[in-house]
Amino acid sequence: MVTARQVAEESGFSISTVGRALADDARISVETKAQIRRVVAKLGYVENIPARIVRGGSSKMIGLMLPDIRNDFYATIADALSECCDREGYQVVFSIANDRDTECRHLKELAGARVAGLVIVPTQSPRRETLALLRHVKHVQLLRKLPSSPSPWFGIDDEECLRAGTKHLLDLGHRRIAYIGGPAGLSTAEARIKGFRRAFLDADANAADAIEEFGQTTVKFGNEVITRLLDSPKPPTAVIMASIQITKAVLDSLHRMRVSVPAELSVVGFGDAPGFQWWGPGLTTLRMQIQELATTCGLWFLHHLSNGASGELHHSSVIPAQLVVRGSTGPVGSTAQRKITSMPKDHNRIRKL
Amino acid sequence: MVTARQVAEESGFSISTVGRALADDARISVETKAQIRRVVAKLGYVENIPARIVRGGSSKMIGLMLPDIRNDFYATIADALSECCDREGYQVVFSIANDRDTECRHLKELAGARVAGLVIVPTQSPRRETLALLRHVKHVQLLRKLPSSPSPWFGIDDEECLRAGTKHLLDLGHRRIAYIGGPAGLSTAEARIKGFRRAFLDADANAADAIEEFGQTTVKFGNEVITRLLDSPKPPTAVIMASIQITKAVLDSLHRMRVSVPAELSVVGFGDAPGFQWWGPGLTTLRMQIQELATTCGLWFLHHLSNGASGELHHSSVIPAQLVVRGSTGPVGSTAQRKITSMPKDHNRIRKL
DNA sequence: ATGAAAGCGCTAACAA
DNA sequence: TTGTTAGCGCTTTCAT
Repeated sequence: MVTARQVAEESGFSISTVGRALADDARISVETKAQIRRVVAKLGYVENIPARIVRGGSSKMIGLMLPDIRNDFYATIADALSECCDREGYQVVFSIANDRDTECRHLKELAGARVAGLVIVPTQSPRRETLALLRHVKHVQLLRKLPSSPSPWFGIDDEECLRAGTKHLLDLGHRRIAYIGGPAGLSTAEARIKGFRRAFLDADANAADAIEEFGQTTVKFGNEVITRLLDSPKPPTAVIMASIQITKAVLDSLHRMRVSVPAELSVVGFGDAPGFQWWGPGLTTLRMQIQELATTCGLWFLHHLSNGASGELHHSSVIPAQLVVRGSTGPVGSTAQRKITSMPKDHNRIRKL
Repeated sequence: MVTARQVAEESGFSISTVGRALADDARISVETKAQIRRVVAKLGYVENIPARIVRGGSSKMIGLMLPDIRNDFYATIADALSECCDREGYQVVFSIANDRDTECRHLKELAGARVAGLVIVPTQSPRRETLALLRHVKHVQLLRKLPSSPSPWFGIDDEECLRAGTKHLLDLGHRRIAYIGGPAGLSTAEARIKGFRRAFLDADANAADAIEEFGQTTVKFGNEVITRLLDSPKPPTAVIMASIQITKAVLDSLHRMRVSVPAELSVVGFGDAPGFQWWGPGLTTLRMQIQELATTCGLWFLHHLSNGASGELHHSSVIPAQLVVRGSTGPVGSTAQRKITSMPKDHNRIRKL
């Protein structure tokens, strides 16, 4: 590749003059700049960013660590964050890591590459080394929050979200309600199950009627658990999910098993991925403004990186959610009527939580 | 951040000994290595990759340029490629660029960062500068193919794909078939429309019955065009899409307009995004093995990068597609019967093209 | 088995 | 307005 030295030789100026011209330094005459720029174009010179970083310059690279890019949630985050970064002149280096070892390995690479900052959705219990590295890299946490780490955090109101969704079902008269969510132990899962239980308390409903299922956020687990629940002696009359992936898996299973919704089972989904509105009678679901979350996070973080504004390390920000009521939820035990009214609705009723 | 020099001072060895120990050089005694590694852990030393690159080392970073990460197609690619890279010890730097200016800007950054290689889905007509830069960066093209560039290409059999989908509709007796696809000019769009037309030729059908619509792969365009078509004096009896985004938009519109499928209209979709199987009577669609494509591409490319295997610059590879027949397509003009048989099917019939 | 020193491409302090 | 020079952190001869 062409170096500044070659540009200097070709143009007859010194290396530093070339450097300054490229940095648009005020001390270089307009004419010289033009001349150098011509040579640059001719030779196809491309700046060497690593060399600049070695000298102490900042890298303009933001690491983004996500558990799964095919999940609509995270794809939206990647998209919004990438847009932010682009506007501020940053690049996104991204890493898909769904287990602590991959996470650790990738983080080491990102730190080694001297990224300017890091946006991370941490795994359930990161390795010691990961935690140690994080203390040397400027970062924010997204969605999930490590109890051990005091770094800034941006997330959604998981507890309130599940509480409101569960309340919706309780209000319709359901009691045997099943919660199906990701692995217990994740900060998000903790908050969500808390919201689920809170709704039962608030409604003076018997907590013994509640069913709680935790597992991997995979299609396999979703299929397995919904089949088991429906086959049990006392199947739930309603189900609420606490993960996008699980929601997809459950919708798929219910569709294949031809379960009549909401006649046999009322369903509340998590997230509002494309297609949820046309599933069966339309899926009642918890919609998160994940794009706003990511944008808020990106703007705040990049601003802090650029302006070196330190100060408030304990920043945290929560985005509210909405309950989108479609056809998949109805009053308990009204089979006949439901079968008629469970047609796709033209306009979704949207409620702010 | 801690440097090798600091590790050297702390451990009492020289910088070069530290460097060699970290590289696991055979000449360093086991004991010295252990000692140095202890200091490394204690101080939290992290290798400085930019410094290594400046010295001429390779970067282990692969650039990935995609038009849209929220599109299931591209998310799948990002996922598969990221997995490949991870296994081979590479990182993915990614760029979302849907217009030639963003594309050019990002490519300049990636080249500046001295990425080891680049996987790119190029925009419709990249800028001169982009093309020039590409000649200095090792890369492969994915899906779309620039006529001007002789670089390796990995894609799907677009022509055959659309031909088979259209044939399916022609076989069912449809003649007024509408093709709705992305912007003409893209290599993929060219191939797809060619396949559409070929099917008409092969079936001795009157090409004048065919309707062709090109536009942006946006929800807006999809909504607009399907509404216009159905409102026209002679609406099509079937429609086939040539883009995932447009498929989603059209499905959404048809669902909202309560169009009876396949009684009023037969529908063939493009791609097989989550939710397509439970749309209406189940969507008949063209399924591409995009994951295999990306993996094939990744393995080939990384192998060539690592082993410096040059030779065949003109490599190109094509992945076939499948027609997944579900409930959204049926014989033309059989309204009454269709209304009964258009229930979700339990098992999809899958045909190899 | 280990150390000293050169140099990668760049920027910035110091000269002129 | 432009040139000279030092040095960022690392690897790699060459020397010991």
